Amino acid sequence: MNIGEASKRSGLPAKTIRYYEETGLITPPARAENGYRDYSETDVHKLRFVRHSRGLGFSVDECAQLLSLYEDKARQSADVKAIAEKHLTDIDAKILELQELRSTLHHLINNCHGDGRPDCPILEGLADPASV
Amino acid sequence: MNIGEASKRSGLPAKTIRYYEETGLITPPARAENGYRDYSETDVHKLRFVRHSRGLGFSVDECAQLLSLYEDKARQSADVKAIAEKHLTDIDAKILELQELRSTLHHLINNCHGDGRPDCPILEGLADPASV
DNA sequence: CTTACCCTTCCAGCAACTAGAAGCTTAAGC
DNA sequence: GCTTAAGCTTCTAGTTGCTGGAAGGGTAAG
Repeated sequence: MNIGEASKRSGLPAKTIRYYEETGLITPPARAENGYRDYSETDVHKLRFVRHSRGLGFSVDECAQLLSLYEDKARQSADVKAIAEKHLTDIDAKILELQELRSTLHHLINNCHGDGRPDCPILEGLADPASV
Repeated sequence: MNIGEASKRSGLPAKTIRYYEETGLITPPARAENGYRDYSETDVHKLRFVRHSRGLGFSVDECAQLLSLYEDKARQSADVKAIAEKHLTDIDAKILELQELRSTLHHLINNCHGDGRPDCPILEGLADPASV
């Protein structure tokens, strides 16, 4: 099937599929007589696998590792779990960071009357956090 | 003062300061006879302001807006508050997204025994989320 | 006078795409 | 058969926010 069809079935934009091929994340598909890329069902499965992995926030690099484990029928599930767990702690760290940030910002916003007057605790807080 | 000193006092790497100047976020400082950038106290204040704003996750574009409000003594605090509140909802959306993602991933990890056997619910879930 | 560090500019690269240009092929409608 | 639209190809360049390095000149201390 052409790239457009593979795109529809995998849920990845055609541009992205070409990009993944170019960067080596996925192996180049067959080519038809006219030079068009020709995808198999298996190719589409892998594209979908990558889409879901990316959707869960795995980096393209991590996706490559997961994909190679996916293809390796003799893999150890512990290897997969290790990657996933590392990613989980990354996510946790990001959530925590955002929550702290959110709380600081929320605090600043709460102190700002937000009217036509120029004095603004948000700007003061950004200029000198110790002052707020 | 030279850029190195401004860097120390503002907490921003010298490279970053030059970058901010190049992209127009901050106005170019004076130049000494030898061609070196020459920063005033006011410049450093603004750099610090930018550092704190970026630290709270405002985009460089938002920082430019905040900075111009910071410099505008006739500003309305409501304008500042609007930017900050928009940013807050952005942060909330990101947190929510990460939490959902975290929960999906956590679920997959929990179902994986993580041993030497090859069968792995994580990979199955990535291949076909409906299956898990 | 050397050494070490500071400053200057410019060029390249990171992640992960996305947009657009120029030029094929192919399918549909008349 | 012809036109037109859509889909495919490759290539380059832009996005965000820096960061690193090279090549070269300035400056202060021993």
